Amino acid sequence: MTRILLEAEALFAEHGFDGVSINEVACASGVCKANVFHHFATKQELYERVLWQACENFSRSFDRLQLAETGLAARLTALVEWHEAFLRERPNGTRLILRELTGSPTALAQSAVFPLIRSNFERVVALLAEASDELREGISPALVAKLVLSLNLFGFQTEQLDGRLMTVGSLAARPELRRQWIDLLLHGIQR
Amino acid sequence: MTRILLEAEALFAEHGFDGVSINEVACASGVCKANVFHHFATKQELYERVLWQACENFSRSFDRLQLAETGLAARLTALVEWHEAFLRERPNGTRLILRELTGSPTALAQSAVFPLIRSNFERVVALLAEASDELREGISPALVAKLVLSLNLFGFQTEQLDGRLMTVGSLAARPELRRQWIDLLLHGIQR
DNA sequence: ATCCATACCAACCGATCGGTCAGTGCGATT
DNA sequence: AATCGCACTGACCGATCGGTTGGTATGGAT
Repeated sequence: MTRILLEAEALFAEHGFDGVSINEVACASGVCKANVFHHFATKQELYERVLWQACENFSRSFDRLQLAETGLAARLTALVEWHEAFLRERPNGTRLILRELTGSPTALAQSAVFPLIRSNFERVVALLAEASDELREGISPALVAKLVLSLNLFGFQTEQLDGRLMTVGSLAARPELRRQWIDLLLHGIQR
Repeated sequence: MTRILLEAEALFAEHGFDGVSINEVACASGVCKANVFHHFATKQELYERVLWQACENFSRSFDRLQLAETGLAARLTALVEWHEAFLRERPNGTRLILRELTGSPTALAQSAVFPLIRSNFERVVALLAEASDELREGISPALVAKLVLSLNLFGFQTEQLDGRLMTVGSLAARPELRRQWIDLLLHGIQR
């Protein structure tokens, strides 16, 4: 069953809900189709379980993010580095969530996993809020959290494209690029 | 035929390539299935035509962006406002491109529309490069272009989510939020 | 030894998929 | 008047879809 969930995550991440048949999931997991339906009543149920798992992984990994330093710059850098590492560690779950974001706009906001997403976002905001005295007037921790997560996620999403756009202007490679926008953000938000 | 392309764009944007059947496209366009295959040899060909059109729309709309003011702040603000307006004007094409970004990573980078995307990105970089003397050391126009497009696109993508996350921290509403990060970016990039 | 829940499977169901084909109606060309 | 190209259609094809059914293998509790 764990095997089925694992293979389903990879396949759904790659091809989307409609692009994957239960039979494909079954074959990839080394079982037959009927067996998948024994563990999950419908295709939709399997999909939601996979999605739920992906959200939980974010929360569990965030638990392991401990930071000794308390300054804004250190907090923000550590956050971005952790998030980046998480995205690389769980590319399938990440792409699954990104897929869901692109899907019908209201679907995710009203789905069962939304409270999890909301809770995850709250935790990130709280982490930045502890150094909010270093923020310029009018810059809220929530804004900074949104920008950081957005840039990292969208950067992950367009990674392949960036590789072929590097010759335009002088767009840096990914790790250097990240260092650049962290530096830029810090200049922009500190008082 | 224009009708078919239009309805196909809306349906593909909403449900993705695998989530739409040719029959659905045909019914939405008021013709029969075989007629769709008369105009487009395969489902894939129809999809690529729709995608191509979406990229061209970006270029055509960018043509209409004229800016009298030459300062960096004015350029960047005008660029963001134009891009935002474009996204709202062509939500289906936008979601189609975003979908493609989330799909198999290399597919878009190697597809026929990539040169168009590349050219569009180059034009945005060029627009910012004309005020590059106002940029801080180590900040390239390409970096700024990437950040601006990323934040606007990802903001569009997560618009529905933001609405339900506003109660977290003090995340502002969309227009105000945009003003905030434009201001933040300007603080971060100007010397 | 019996019982029972669970994991698993081959075969099957009606519906729908992408795509084909033979043919119809029609305006422009000759 | 005959012909041609083109938009268009209903009927059809084999394959595959999500899901069901009836049944087997297994292992632990009684």
